[in-house]
Amino acid sequence: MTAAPLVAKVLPDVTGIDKEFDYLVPDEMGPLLQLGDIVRVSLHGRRVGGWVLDIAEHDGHVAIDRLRPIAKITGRGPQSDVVALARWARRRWAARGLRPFLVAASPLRAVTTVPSRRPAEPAPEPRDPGAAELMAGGGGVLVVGPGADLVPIVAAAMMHGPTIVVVPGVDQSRLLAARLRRCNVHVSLVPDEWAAANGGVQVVVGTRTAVWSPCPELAVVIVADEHAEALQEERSPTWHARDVAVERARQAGALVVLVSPSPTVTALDWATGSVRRPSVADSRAAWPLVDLVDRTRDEPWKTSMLTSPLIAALRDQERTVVCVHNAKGRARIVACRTCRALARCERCGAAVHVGDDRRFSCGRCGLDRPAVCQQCGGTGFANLRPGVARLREEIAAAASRQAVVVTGDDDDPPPAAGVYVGTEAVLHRVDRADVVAFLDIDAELLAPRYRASEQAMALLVRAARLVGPRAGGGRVLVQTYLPRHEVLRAVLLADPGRMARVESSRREELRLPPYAALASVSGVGAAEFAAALPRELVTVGPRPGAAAQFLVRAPDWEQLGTVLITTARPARSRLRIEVDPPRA
DNA sequence: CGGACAAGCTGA
DNA sequence: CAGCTTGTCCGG
Repeated sequence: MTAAPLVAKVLPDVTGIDKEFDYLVPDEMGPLLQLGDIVRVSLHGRRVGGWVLDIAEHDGHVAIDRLRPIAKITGRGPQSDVVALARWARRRWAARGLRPFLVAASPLRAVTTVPSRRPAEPAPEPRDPGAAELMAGGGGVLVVGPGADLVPIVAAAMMHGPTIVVVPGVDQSRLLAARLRRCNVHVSLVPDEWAAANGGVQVVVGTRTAVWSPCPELAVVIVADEHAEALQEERSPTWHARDVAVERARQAGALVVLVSPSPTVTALDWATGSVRRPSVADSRAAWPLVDLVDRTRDEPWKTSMLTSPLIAALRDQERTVVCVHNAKGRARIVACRTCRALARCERCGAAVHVGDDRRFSCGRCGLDRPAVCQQCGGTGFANLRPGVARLREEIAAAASRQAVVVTGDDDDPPPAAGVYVGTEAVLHRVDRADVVAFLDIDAELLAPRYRASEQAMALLVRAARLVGPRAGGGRVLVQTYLPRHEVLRAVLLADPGRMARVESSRREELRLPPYAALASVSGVGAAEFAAALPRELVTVGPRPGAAAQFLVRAPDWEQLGTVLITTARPARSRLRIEVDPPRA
């Protein structure tokens, strides 16, 4: 008797198609084809790639003579555990298909041979005792100093079995992989070494996509710098590696360790008591000294961004100073010197910026025009909110030395200098400094985003890393009109928990994540879509200041995901749905 | 997504 | 009513 022919369910790797199609598995392919494999099939007359999500005997769902054969096995793809995780993530972030998650879970190039597993090497010493204790208790949040070393934490995790380590940056992942390799650990740096990870290694290291990496017998997932924004995908679906890690570990029966000098409210809420913190003394020693410059004591007529403590730091020629100010170009807001009118965009009404070329450009609609007043034709303007290009001149003069501008637009690493002036990108592009000065931290603390406090804290953590602990002379200078703000109190006292407590009760009171589920809906048809959402479950409103963006809130992620996926999209709409919106 | 096909619009 | 655009449906 002959066995029924094998049929594979294939999800095409084509945007806009969220449907699995049946294909015949040719007899000779049968023994080679694996679940999750990346294949090529013909769909509607064209050759497309796709993932094999199921292999079963033909069940007559589609008549056998209508089935086309799989054309080719391209190589290995995500295993069933990760495919199950992708199905969960589709609901969690209200995505229309599995595709974006399966792309993250797939190798960059075809993998046809998978290296076999080698015998495990012993975990290197030392092993972080705090991490070990946390894992013995089932995992949780590990609060560390800003400059803490990950290697002993990974070493403690390896004792439990294969470990995935997610870090926010590519450079960090390379460095960590190299350091572990020097300790003889079998490491796979993904996505480049996806094949080795698929075969089985002791530690998989990578950026946020590493949370989707294969890892046979996964025992621990470590998310390093859990507070970092880079752990969240910026395009929709806006999945977050922390949340994927927690769910993956739950499904796999593995442990999670979320590591950060200042864990998010979301992480602390998840850990519910399973949080390990350093002693007060250790925390103080690990953080730099913080100079709070209270600008409410400034002379009221003072308009310069440079306070005397900052000027004193700049004048110390021995010290490298990094000045942070989140405004590019020469000016973000200017007013006509003749008629005092604010310079605005004639097309959309937003305040215009002045770039290095001294022309006006609109940050909202992109319109570019010469610097001439719309009201009176005047050409002289007062700079009400300077950008880094203008500040560089003022700072170089005050410091009596060269200063270089560093923004995220530059491709090359900045030249060596004694003074750097930049947007927050400077914190990622300079790797050591004696002083980091925030010229206007209030712009971050008061930013109209619900995560503003955590995002400001992330900048301060980054600064703390650049200058090192207080014993080495590290200093962070912060100019503010809000000297009692909980974020600033927290860094001043080297006690990030102070920020978390205030932030947590504020979020609970305002029903913001993690105490509710939030999404933003924008794009063509957003208003019609928002109007169609059930009123009793979801509170909807246009976000102030951001036309055509609607905020959607539900009691939890299940309900939010369900309502966003099941509500019909208006015809011809092009919606952008961001669950846990990073910019709202 | 991209091709097929059907329903609506325009010009003679 | 051919020839074209625009919208909807479907693919194994």
